Amino acid sequence: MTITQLQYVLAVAEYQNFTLAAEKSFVTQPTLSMQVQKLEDELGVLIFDRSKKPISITEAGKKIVAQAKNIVNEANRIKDIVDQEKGYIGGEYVLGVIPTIMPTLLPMFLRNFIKKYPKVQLIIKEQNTEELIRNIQDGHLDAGIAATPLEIEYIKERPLYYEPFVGYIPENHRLGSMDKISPKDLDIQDILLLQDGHCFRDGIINLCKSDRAENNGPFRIESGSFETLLNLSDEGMGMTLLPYLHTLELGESKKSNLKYFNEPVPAREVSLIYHKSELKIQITEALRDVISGIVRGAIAFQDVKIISPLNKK
Amino acid sequence: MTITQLQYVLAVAEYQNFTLAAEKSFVTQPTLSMQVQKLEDELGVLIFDRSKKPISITEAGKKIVAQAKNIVNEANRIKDIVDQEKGYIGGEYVLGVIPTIMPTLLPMFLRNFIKKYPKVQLIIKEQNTEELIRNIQDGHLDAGIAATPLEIEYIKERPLYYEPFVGYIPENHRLGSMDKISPKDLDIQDILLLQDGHCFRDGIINLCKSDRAENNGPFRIESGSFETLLNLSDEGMGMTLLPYLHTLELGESKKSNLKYFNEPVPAREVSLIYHKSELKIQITEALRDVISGIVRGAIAFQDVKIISPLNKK
DNA sequence: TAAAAACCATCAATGAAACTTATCACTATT
DNA sequence: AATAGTGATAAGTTTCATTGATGGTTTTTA
Repeated sequence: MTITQLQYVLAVAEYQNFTLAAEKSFVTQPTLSMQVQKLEDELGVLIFDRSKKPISITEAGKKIVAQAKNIVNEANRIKDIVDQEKGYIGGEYVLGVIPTIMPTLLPMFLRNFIKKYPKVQLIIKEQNTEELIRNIQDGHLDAGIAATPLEIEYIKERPLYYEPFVGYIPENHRLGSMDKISPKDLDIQDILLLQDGHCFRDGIINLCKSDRAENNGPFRIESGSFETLLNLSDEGMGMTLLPYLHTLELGESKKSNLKYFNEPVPAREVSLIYHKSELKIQITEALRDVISGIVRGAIAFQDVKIISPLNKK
Repeated sequence: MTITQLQYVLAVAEYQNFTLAAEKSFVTQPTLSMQVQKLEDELGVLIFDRSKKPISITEAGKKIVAQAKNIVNEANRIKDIVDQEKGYIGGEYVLGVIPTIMPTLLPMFLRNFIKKYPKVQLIIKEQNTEELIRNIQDGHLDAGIAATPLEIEYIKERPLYYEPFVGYIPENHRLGSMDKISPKDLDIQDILLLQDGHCFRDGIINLCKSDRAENNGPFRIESGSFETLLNLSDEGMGMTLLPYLHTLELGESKKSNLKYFNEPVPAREVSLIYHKSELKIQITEALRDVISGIVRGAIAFQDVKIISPLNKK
């Protein structure tokens, strides 16, 4: 049994296809086939059932694949250990960020990070929380930035900051006359929400849930971007909620419609999440340092009392 | 990096000697040397410092060795997984047993075990608790049987049974007239103990400690076997304590000197201990089943109330 | 239903790499 | 200073991963 064989098995398990797996492993198909066979011979079990297309994984195969992931991860960690020993921080690092954080947070830290750690090639992908989790578990992402707590198996969470919710309320809205608002003022039926799959939506639903039961109002408009929501709101379709960092970029006319919450302010916890095997932990720590530093230095909301609605569905 | 290379590194780390490590790995010394060098080249660090004899492990090397142990263990586990999937229980299994349990427990379960699992080649070694722990952590033992709780890192404990202590008190002893005895009657100064290193000794010292402070009496005789202790006791040198299973094998004349404890009876917890990586867990479970079955069926002390003095020094 | 495409296994050839024997260089011991 | 012990190096051999070509199935397409 070799680590290479295990990697081939993982590739086949992932792509469900020997030819494609071979390509992704940068070898020819016979090479990969033979090595997988050899491992199967050595272990005395079939890992894949090739009798039908697409191929399937046998029961024994599933367990072997799970263990192979362990081994390959642990093996990769050796290079990390050496890098850490040498104080070297570099290499490729793939980071996933959820859409509602991406546009505001990324510009704040990216420049600083690549300046401070020029040897790290940061690759950033926008993904929703579900994709993020799956890809971290698979090892396709080195880390992710998402709203927490998630409390998912194999995933560690390190909070970066707490980002308050801010109300966006047009003048003619029933709450338009208030100076500040509270969660109990909210009615899920007249809040414009991001479409399904955005965890920011779930956070708001939970926030309202604590007061009254959710039900379907007479109409419902959902969008994928805050910009649309704001414009709909201006048209009198209801209020909406924004994460604090998004409010910083609004024009003056829109800013005047912002209504802040009374303390304790509802907020979302934003964390760096990564596989508990802590692969490339030095870079992860470096990233956390940079982001925490930026947030501490540049943002004024760190002193307010917050409440954090659980992020679960 | 290959698993073989990691195994070579582990062998060198263990024997602190390339030549010996090569022998134990069943390859020639140049083979092992070159493979270790190759890994060092690939990682870009020296794992061993060969400039002085005996060779030493570098700082980076220590971490690499620790991680290599992980990887090799996890890799070995793959075969376990397959065996388990096939329902196969077999192969070599090395069990360590502490001296005060060895002579009584072994004959009780050994015959049953090898009959029930003929494909397992059981190798049994008598070792004290400290050796047991070290060897389990190193992977030189698949499991051990010892008095617990130990609560050692990386080691799991599965209690097998609770074995009461029984007093052996010659007729002319100050406690000779009593029908049953209690821990509070004990005086550490007139109890004959096994020599240092036997955990049964530590258990008794702890038992007595709870009542009065330990100090050195006017004389002290320590032996490595209960037989010596019993004979010394007959000579009027003091009383002693035996684990229950040992009392079953005494001759009638000695049996008459046994004094049982009032309930709750002091007892030692005897457990199967093994590495938390659960290598060969099927065999470990099989062993536990057999021993538990034997103990449940054949021994009469399972109903009495017991107290378990902590086993720590 | 027949033809084409997709896909995995097999084969023979090749080149890399793991391994061996023989030997050298260095260290520690006597 | 001599000797035994120990690891590195060199050259040759064997093993084995890899490749390109090909053949047999299964699935998809026409």
